[in-house]
Amino acid sequence: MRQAQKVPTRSPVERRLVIGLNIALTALIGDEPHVLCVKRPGGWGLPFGRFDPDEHRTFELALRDFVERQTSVPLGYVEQLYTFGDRGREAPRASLVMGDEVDRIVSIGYLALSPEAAEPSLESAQWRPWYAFFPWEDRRSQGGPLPLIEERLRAWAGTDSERLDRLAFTQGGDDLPWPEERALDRFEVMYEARLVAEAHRDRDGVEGPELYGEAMISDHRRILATAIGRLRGKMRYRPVIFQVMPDAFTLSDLQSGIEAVLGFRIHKQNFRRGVESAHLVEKTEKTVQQTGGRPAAVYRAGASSGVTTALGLPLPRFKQTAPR
Amino acid sequence: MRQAQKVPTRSPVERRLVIGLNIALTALIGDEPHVLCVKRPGGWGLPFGRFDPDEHRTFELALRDFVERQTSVPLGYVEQLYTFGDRGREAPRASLVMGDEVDRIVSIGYLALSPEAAEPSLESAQWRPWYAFFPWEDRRSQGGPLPLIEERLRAWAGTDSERLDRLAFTQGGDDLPWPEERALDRFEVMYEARLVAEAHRDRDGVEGPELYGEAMISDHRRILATAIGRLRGKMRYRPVIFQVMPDAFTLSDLQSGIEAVLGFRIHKQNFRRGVESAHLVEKTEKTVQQTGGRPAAVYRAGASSGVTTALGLPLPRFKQTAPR
DNA sequence: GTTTGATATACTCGAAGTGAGCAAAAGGGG
DNA sequence: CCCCTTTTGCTCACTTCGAGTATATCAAAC
Repeated sequence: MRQAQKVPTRSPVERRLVIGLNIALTALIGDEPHVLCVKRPGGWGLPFGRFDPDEHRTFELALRDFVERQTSVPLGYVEQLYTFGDRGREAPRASLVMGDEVDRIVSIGYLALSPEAAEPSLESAQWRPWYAFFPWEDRRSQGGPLPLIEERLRAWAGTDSERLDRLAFTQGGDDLPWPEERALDRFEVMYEARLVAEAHRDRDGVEGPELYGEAMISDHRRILATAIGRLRGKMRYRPVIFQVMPDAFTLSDLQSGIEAVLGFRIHKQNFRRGVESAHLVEKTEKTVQQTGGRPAAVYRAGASSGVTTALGLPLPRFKQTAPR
Repeated sequence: MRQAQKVPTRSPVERRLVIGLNIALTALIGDEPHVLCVKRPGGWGLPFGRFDPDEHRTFELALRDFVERQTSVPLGYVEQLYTFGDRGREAPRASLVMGDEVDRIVSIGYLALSPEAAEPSLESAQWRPWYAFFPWEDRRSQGGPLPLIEERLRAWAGTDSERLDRLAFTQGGDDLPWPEERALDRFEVMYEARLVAEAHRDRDGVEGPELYGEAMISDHRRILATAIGRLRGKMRYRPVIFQVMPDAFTLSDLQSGIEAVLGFRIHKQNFRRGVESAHLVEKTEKTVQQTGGRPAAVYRAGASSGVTTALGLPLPRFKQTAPR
């Protein structure tokens, strides 16, 4: 009944809703995660398609359809991220340029993974490294560019306790670890601290003193940040890393792939111990030697059950046999 | 440029896109989590509103607007869950009933939390317990109804390794813990095993031998499952539990609130240790005694930084000082 | 007023997981 | 055969976590 009484009071000019599907298609090239980008008038953007309800039964089918048709890059693993629909922030430029009667665009972001960076058929499409857009997310070479940014963020926060909380949440520090999966939250903070070009583009034209990372059109950088964070987070409880790894790999390959996604280096021996105990890979008889050292055993992703846990506040897990 | 060439090939009859906002508003009543439901022709459903791009700048504003107007229950914490848009599964009945020229409905699900279960102004709105819809998610009283369901699920899986993997992922078992946050995945499994009424409603009218939990209209039960899982998961790394707790509470209150959400009981002494070390609450001077025993100290949520971690595969965390 | 019942609170102990490093193995190149 | 490099195996201290024992503090019963 509720629905019925909610007859929309439309404006005189019909303004249609348009659903856009945006995809952050990720693949590893060497030791660098890349995302498929498309050159647009305003700069780099993610592959984008309009969802046509008459043509497509599901979002995912629509997505696969138009990405494969446009770039001839096949999609493997696909996962929905978030739906962005705010006006005033998402693409205010476009709205203004096209006048007030423009369609309202709602964009649904997706993450997709591919084990290989297939050559796109469109020349405007191109693989670009993640960290060109998010230099602060790559901390593999020690501290990285963080010290400078951290200083600016501290200045932004001042003594505002809410802002300081957000910094602790997004940046870690003290005895808190670096929460690598909170890439979106970090981007939001960068946005509000006006350290990324989008913040100035969306509000006023005044450029800030120093801006970090390449901008993308509309809110595509937020979508990419969401994708990065989701992938990082998911790696901890699902073997998604194998969706971007080739069939055969050494443990060092696997490790550097994971490091590339996580954005920091990890302890080699402990990593191996973890991989062994997780039973997610199988050793083959082959060995290769890509470096100057001892040849490495070649592994492949194995069929197996998944290992799981996840904690934070010291909350226990249900262990079938309840405690007393 | 890409966008321009994608001029939609519309069907002769204009079929509009409609964005519906669905909300799973949760509050604790006693030791039971409840969700605000609305009685509809087809059964219980979640509060639902149509997003009007002319009227609302953001989804969240629209949501707050129509929920507060319709039920006069104020929204506190709000979080987007997922966008459902598949045809054929979501609401095939409605489509059939209304013919082929019906609008295409895309629904965005939201989770909202309230510290109190305010009386709704509409008489068709009502607070209903979570676990009426998901009896298998409540394992506080020992094993609960699981044994029966598990048997059916094993029968459904048979020897199909993919299905067995899904069971391990959703149900735990062996030495794997019960992954309480995967409520949606569990519901999907129940759906495919045809153990919930929606599965039969959506495909054919034949009712199964035994169905579990109350059905909801459309895909609302999936949205609620998503909400439950999200809240459970989020509790581990964010202090969201205080969004459903009153201002003042004892540690026992807090524990039973958490248990109610998690769906299982936890060790009391360890829980306190964890709460202490997390520094998320402050003890007041007051004490109360609601039971027959020793009076309990009254606490309140305190301002503080958040504790964080999260693991799965044995991956380490970035600790500022990189290992070698 | 002492006992009993009940719950809140404090502390202990062992198991398992994790971080960090030492050291041997297995190649290639002088 | 020695040196350099990377892979692989293993140890050890430390922290966290699960589970239990013990004590404190009240109300109500006797």
